Amino acid sequence: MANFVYMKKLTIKDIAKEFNVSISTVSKALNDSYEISQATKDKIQKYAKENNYKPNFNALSLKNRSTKTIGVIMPTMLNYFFAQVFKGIEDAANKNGYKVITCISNQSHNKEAEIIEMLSNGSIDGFILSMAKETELKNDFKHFNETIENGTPIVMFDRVAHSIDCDKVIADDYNGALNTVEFLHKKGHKKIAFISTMSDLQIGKQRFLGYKKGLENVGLPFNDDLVVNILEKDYKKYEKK
Amino acid sequence: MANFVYMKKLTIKDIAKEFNVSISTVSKALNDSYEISQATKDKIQKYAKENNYKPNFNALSLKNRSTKTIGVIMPTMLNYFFAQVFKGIEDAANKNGYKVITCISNQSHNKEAEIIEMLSNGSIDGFILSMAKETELKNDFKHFNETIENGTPIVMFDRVAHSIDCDKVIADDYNGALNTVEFLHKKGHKKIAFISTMSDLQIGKQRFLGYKKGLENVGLPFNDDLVVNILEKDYKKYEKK
DNA sequence: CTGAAAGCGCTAACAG
DNA sequence: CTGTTAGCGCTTTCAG
Repeated sequence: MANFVYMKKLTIKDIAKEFNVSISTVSKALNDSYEISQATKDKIQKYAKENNYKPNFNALSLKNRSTKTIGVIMPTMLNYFFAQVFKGIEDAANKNGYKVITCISNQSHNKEAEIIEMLSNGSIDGFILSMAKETELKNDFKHFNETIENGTPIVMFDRVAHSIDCDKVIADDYNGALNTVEFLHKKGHKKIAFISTMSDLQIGKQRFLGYKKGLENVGLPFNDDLVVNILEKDYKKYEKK
Repeated sequence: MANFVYMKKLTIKDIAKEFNVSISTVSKALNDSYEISQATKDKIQKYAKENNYKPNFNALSLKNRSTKTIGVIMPTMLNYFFAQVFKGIEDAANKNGYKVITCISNQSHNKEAEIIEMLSNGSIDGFILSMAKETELKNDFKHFNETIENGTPIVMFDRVAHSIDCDKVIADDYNGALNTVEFLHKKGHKKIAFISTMSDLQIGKQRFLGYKKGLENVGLPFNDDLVVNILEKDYKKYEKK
């Protein structure tokens, strides 16, 4: 194991001592305040840069009552869709000066609630999340409501709880499936199957309905043998490790 | 858009006011100090629980000089290996009371340096990271050294910089490939190919050497036609979006 | 058993 | 142009 000595990071106070000025002068100088002379600003900024000064994140968050970080809760990451969404969130967040704290619910309602609990202490400014499978199946959204009531905003995506009053970003699962069927039919296909790993979730149901409607629209018969639903237990087996 | 009013969270001060005691009494009561009478502790703890009090994360971090959060930098998440590692880290971190701030370098040296810069302000207690491809190719590890010198520990995994003095967790790429060849040969296979998307990285080179040594060990001829290296530019094409 | 005060690092009135 | 002070939420001596 490599060794680590606790190394105190440079603070505004240290800089103040260095130049025999007050800490507020340093603070203002670093923030380029008009109140400070150019000479003072120059030397202080130079010193700060050279010595790798960085304003302490926790002090700022405490003062500003804002952490500039977003809590992201994913049902899983072992799935291309969610990994892509994550990449998108992380990227957009960074571009806007936000960090991202990410947790995986692993489809568990309990874990999801725990995560929310853990982060609802001023660690983050708000949540972006997609519900755990179990949460949707149980229809238990208490933790979401409490969080929102306690002043932490939530944005849901993909697997959303429509009954919760918050912003949501969703795909048009119904028309997506419907259009796909029509597209395949136009390409000349006659036997179009429906395979799903989430027929128990709302998004799965919507896709199935869209699939059926699509068949109907193009005049193809619905055939039960062409519908494959991977069951919950098999799915779980797959999800684990 | 849903609306959000800024809602002040319950603080120790509010509780103190509620019971006409000092904030230090509340603090001690909540921490179950022996200095406080059972009666006082009971009523304060009850009130805190009922009103969903949570100690402010930033105040604690500031006071303790420790954030209980780890910065994780991944080259990509669109890759089963890294997604799995991430899951493992996140899980272990949570179990030990740590949060995880995750950023994606997207194989870019610049982005990697930026991320480190952004998080080296007291946001995290240390890093767990796997180098960006570009970083390894450039052999430019300044940012790692600076970070460690400034007192933020780094643990590297998989794609590590051996010259950096820090803890590392790596796979035995050389023997992994070697054993695989021997295993396949034992199974009766004669034409064993080597396909790699990272022949330019150390781990890729080690695997290749192991592959060759394995062939030698079992007495199979090395055949250049059985070696496929997906080139950097093709790889990049694949990595993007 | 309870409270006052200092301090973590920083900002922002307000004085001078 | 620079400094003093209070305060963000919390813990921790030190007094009482």
